[in-house]
Amino acid sequence: MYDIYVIIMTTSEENYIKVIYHLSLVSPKGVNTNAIAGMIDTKASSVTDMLKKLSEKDLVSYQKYQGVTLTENGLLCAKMIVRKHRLWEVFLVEKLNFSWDEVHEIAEELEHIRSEKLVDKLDEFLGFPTLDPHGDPIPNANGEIKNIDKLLLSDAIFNQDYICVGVKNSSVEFLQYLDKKNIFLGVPIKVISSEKFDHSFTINLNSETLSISNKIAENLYIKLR
Amino acid sequence: MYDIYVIIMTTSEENYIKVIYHLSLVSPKGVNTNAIAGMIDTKASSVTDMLKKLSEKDLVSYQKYQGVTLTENGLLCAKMIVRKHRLWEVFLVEKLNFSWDEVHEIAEELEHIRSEKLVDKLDEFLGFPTLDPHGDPIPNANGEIKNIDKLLLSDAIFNQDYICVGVKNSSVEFLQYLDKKNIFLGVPIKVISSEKFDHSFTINLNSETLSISNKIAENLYIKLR
DNA sequence: AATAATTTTTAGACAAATCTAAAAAAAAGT
DNA sequence: ACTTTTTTTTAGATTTGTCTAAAAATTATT
Repeated sequence: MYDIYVIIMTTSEENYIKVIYHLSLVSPKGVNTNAIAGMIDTKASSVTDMLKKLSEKDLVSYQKYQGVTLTENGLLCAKMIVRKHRLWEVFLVEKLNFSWDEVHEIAEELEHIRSEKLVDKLDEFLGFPTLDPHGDPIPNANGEIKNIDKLLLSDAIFNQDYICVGVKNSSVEFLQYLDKKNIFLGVPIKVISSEKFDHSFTINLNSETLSISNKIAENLYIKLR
Repeated sequence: MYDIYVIIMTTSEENYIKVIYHLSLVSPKGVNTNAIAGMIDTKASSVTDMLKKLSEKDLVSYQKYQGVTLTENGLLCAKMIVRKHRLWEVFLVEKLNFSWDEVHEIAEELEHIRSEKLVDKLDEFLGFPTLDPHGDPIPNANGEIKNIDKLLLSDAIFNQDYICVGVKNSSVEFLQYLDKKNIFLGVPIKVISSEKFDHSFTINLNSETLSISNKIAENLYIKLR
């Protein structure tokens, strides 16, 4: 029932597949070698080497100089890695009481643990969560993802009632900034106004008024309440 | 507070240190190259190479042809790996409902996850267990191990009241045999007799009579009730 | 104690994943 | 359309952990 048709991948291969997946959400027509190198902290030449290898394993379709896309196999692998990453993040926050800025790094390691049965049992143990601690959707065992309607705070309509539902950037620095400002998932937000000069915003957070920079606004997801 | 003085080790180095630890419990005066090779499923020449590397990192003391022992550093590292392995096994059995024959292989991967904070939080989440699902002791955060008084069933005194407290061998085959015969940790055992010819034993298990081979008896730990 | 057998080490090679530096292709600018 | 710049690929080297085969050291046997 388990672990029969699993393609054996190295940790390094999995990291490439995962990064290509995330980048192809933004550039679905093909991901650049340099973009991958930037995300993995490696050189473009190393990326080229790995793309050839992944292509031979039918995980990506790759033509020299033309960028890369995931194959059906590659896409499923990517989703399984993302699934594991996000389920472990839920575990770390919900069960072990880690804060949301501490879990990404640990999940980067846990996502490579191979047992499919482990993932599914973890999923069950956590009550089949659909969102991770940063508001990102968790693929189910078939790789299906339930996307919720969300928009960036920078695209909000003034004086509408929203709630915060996610972060686009999960860096420790950003998450700790949000903690400091008392911004967390589920908090009610209303955008009052924006500055023409620097595109900063004045918002109501739980009825308290707060000023946030454009960069913050472009990394916070909200949805209508 | 965390992860400051941690020696960075590769997964491969950790596996060697762990194996040397387990072997030195049996041969404390020095572990043979071949014995290590046998446990890791590698060649003696590879072991020699790794021993030099571990020696340079002051994790083992190694002199050509003389076998190897763990240094103080190496011993602590080994205990931390064993601690992680056994805590994850408890997690898998207690929280995710794995059976005791399924957890070793998965824990072999989980034991290499690097965060010290994760281990300590996991320990707390599990209620600071002292024994793993096979009855083996779990080192605490300082590496201290509480050994319980136990003996092999093959060394039992006839007609004494014992309970089963552990297994010497954690292979899937052995554990599944025990399941089949309804032998589990905590079950009451009384040894009735043994055969001169093959050193097999007749035992009372929860008042049912059962015959077990010498090999089984030499891999089951019991203690006085 | 000398020889045989076993164990361990050395020497040299290889695969995976990376790097640097140079070449080739594509994209951008004039 | 032709340069220039940027991106990508190739070629060759490096590191880690492994291997095989041969040499050296140790242990066992007669």
